[in-house]
Amino acid sequence: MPEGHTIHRLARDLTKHLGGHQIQASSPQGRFSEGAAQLDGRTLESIDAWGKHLFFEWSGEPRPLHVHLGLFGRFRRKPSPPPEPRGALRLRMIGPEVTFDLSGPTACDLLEPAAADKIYARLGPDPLRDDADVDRFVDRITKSRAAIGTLLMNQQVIAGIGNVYRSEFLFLRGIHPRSPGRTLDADEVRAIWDLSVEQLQRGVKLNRIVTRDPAEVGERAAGRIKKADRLYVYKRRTCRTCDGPIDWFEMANRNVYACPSCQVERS
DNA sequence: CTATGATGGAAAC
DNA sequence: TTTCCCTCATAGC
Repeated sequence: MPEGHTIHRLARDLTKHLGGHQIQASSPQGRFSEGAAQLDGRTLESIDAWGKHLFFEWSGEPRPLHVHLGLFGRFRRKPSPPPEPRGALRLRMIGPEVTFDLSGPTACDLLEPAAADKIYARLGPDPLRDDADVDRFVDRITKSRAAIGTLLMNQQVIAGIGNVYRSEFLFLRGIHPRSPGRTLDADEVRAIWDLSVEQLQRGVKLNRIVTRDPAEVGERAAGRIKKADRLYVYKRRTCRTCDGPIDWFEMANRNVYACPSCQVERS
């Protein structure tokens, strides 16, 4: 679930249902009991999303709640009052109409403002943010000897891209993941950025990753596209363009998928 | 019932 | 570069 689109969509949904309201906070599982006690009864002022990170701001509490879902983290929406907690619930936030339950996050902490600043400082431009510094992205890539497949997974280079979008973007641009960043020219890198803006916005809207050309699959509304039709290469065995076999290999700790004939490797 | 994997990343070597 | 942590749906016995 969680690449950048999921996080920004959550920020939107959480703000809509909990923003401006007094929240009952608790930690049924117990691992965030102290923090939840600090937040209980406070008003949620705003939520900021950057890459895969969420920062919740509260009235009368200078420390933001920092949440990072990691690989397993999930928010589940329930009506208020919610049913008995099931499973490991790190944090339950009960609003007037809607409750959000958080399970499995990598991070769920109240951070001193300085610690929050540190996290912001190490995040690269986020294609879903208006304040994104595109030139910084282009620079980092075109000056690097690291492979583009590794660079796209580096949150300091571009914040919010994960393993699915990485493979899909490189397929769409016809670039082999092993190509060093500096073998790409600035226009090509800008094109990757533009694609990421377009695709992540679409991901927020549909609340899922759908990279295929809408004209190709006849997209009408969210959820209308069958799972098997949403992607070009990720976890696929054959190429939709040339029908050849899709290759996969490990890069930045995860498997990347590519078509060796449609995606040119440069050196 | 147990085993496995998954759209992530930090800490340990 | 490897290890470890987070949770839970699903596959397989």
